[in-house]
Amino acid sequence: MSTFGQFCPIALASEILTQKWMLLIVRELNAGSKRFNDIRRGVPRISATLLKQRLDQLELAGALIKKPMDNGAGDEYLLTDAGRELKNILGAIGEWGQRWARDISPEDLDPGWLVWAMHRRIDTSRMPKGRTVLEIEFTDAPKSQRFFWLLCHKDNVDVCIKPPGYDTDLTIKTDVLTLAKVWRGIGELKKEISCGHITLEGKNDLKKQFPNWLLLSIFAKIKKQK
Amino acid sequence: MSTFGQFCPIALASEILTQKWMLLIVRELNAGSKRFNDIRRGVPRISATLLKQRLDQLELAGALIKKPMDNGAGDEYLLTDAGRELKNILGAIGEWGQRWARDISPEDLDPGWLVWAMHRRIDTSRMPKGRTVLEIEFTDAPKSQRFFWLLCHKDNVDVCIKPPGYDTDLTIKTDVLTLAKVWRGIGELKKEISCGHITLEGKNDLKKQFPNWLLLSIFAKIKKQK
DNA sequence: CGGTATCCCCCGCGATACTG
DNA sequence: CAGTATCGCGGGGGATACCG
Repeated sequence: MSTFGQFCPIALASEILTQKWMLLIVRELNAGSKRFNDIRRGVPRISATLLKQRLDQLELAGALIKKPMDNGAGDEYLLTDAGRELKNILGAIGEWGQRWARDISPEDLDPGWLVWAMHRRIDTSRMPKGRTVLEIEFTDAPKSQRFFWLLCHKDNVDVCIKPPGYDTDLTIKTDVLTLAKVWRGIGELKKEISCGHITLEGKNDLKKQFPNWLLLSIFAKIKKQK
Repeated sequence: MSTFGQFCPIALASEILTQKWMLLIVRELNAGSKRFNDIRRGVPRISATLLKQRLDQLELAGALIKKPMDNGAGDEYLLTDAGRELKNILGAIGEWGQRWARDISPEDLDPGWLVWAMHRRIDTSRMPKGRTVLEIEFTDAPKSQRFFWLLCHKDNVDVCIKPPGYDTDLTIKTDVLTLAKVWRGIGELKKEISCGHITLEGKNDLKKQFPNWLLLSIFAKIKKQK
């Protein structure tokens, strides 16, 4: 990337961090993704070529290390101390974005991304023992992005884009924007349920506990300004 | 700028903040610059065209407002609440850069920028009463970037690139890298003076007090890692 | 799954010149 | 001083196809 002709630490850090997609990749890594395609699910619009480039740049900058998988299938990408400390920057930017960034526009509404984000923020300890299958239907999404399933088992949550082969325990039906706003903390979950923008079908205890085990975005509690 | 197809607050903030030069402009504004050419002195390698564009984008994003000068000479650029809150991001990035960014390279060594940075970080209250004229000579810089003067009067410090017409009270003579490292907190001022990489000529009390009124970068106390 | 390799387009940006 | 106008290029990155 371009340089700025300054030895200011902000300028030097900017060389790496302000490249396109970089902060979102770092966000995924800090959220726990280690595999190439896991990162891609959190940054779906990036091309494979560019993602690889960015990961190499992060390695060169000392923020992560590649570790070959035992089975030979690609690498594992692990943050270094330097990479983990980027969390402070993500926190500051996320907080500012939550308070001051522009409103959500239709082009931002990627249903798959929303589900991927949600799958990291489910408190499985508040769910019934055993497996729980959640089905999410986005009423305003095109067929290919309309249905998703979350398979919750122990403290693990998997995302499926096809019926997982188990019966659904709870179905969540909503348009994308409503759930997006709730996720961001701009909307209110209980209100959207009671006014029918989000409908729940399934086991009664799951329905009742839903607002308790869906944890929302880590920035949701920060109030949007203006 | 490009969008990312996500409504994540980090993604939305990135649209504005990761554009080229943007963070450095915000740094200048947060450091106190209000006029077009003051900002340019802190970001000397940006073109006027692009700087104007960036300022307009910041205004559109709600981070600053333009206020026409009374005398009609251009605008004053004033940060809004949103713009001032960007300081948190600058702090996090600067801290990370100080700890983990690459080493200083020769292309980063802009003498004029260094002097501009220094002029904001001089504790005039620890200087003698009345005017104090500092002359800085960069022994390894080309003629046009070799000499600078700092005019200190009351709590005001001005940068001159020509002899200001007053006698010099203290001359600081050094190569750029040495002073850059001291500024960043990577080198140590007193050590560089005692070993002759930085030489001082002038009034004795000014020489003695020099390390006390030169405040260094706000990140200087953060130790570089690795 | 985890990447490479190529092609090609567009537009971001630098450089320069000009203006009120 | 504080910009505006114009031009031209370089390469960043999107799209697509392919591979071990």
